[in-house]
Amino acid sequence: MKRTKHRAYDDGPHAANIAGALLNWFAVHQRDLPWRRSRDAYRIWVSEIMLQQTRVETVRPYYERWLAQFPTLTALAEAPQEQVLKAWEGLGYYSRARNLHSAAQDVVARYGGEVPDDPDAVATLKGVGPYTAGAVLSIAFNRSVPAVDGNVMRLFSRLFLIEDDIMQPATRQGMEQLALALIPAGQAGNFNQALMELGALVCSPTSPKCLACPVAEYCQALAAGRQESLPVKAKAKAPRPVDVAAGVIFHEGRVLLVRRPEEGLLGGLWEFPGGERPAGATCEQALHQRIAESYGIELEIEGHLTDVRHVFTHLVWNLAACTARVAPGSPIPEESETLRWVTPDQISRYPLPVAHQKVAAALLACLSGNRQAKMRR
DNA sequence: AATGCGGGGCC
DNA sequence: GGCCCAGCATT
Repeated sequence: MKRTKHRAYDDGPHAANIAGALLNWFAVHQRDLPWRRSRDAYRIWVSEIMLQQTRVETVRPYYERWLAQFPTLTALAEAPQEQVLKAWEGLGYYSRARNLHSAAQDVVARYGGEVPDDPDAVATLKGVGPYTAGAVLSIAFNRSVPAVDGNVMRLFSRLFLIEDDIMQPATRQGMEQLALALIPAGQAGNFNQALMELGALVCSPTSPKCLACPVAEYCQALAAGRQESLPVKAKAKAPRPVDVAAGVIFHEGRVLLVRRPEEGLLGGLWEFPGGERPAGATCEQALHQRIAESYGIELEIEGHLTDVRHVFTHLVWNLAACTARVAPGSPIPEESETLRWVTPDQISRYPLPVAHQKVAAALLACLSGNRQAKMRR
């Protein structure tokens, strides 16, 4: 007997009945989603990347715009990264966009622009992990591979009364074995989608709709009255607070935008220069120091513009934004790949973090207010 | 195995 | 305010 590193779960005596009930339910109740109107592997792939840690209703408008802008894998591969990030702006986890872009170029170079119908090849694509590989292969090519996401883990935790922490990799691997064993022959795509759709529509995180569930009669958690207390999931750590400064720095009617490094938080996005503030430091103090250090600019601070509080998964920005202008005689940094002087109305052409979009909105409101005030005078 | 990585919607 | 979401890469 082969030893398995992951946990082993038993699909029980009703596996075939469960699978059949799920397929029947899915045939009737599945939502009409944009990515279900085609079996094109590129479209399926795009949808699966967007849907990582992201709700269907959030993804829908991004997906529609994306396909209008990048209708084919080749079109995506040939687009500049700036345009790709702009199309992703606001969706979060920006490495998804950078990896998808780079993987598309990879598919053009290595597979002639067609997503390979090959598990080994798909698994090597950047940004494609076990779930996404399984989803693309099963939905686009109907290959019998599991696609276990948060929905499926929640459903399985209840259906089979599994009390292991779903955050543990070993638990997910065990559930992948379980999912594989349940796939009906020739129905992988529909079955995997049925599992996720049931998790999304019926076996919801709170208040599961067990009365409407097609597999309620097989559900061990429901039988034990424990459906509300599963799945078991470790609590996330509290986000760490970080004070941040952002400077709207004017010079001859333009403001300074700088590009964040490719890797790390908000990688590749543009922002108003500044950065982390030492604890207790004001926006003015932090800007004087950091802008001089990084760009050699001497500043004259004009005043406070706005405060933005922004919560990430693992940290909280307390962002303070000031306006300033370049002091007379100060050196002026030249434009480069990571530095631009732009007029206020051009800011929205650049992909910005949401927190900095709010600073830009405050700036435009302020400028508009000044203009109206002048006209009234 | 643990951590970094967004943003929004719902209770 | 907390929780969750069609996860992945890196260490």
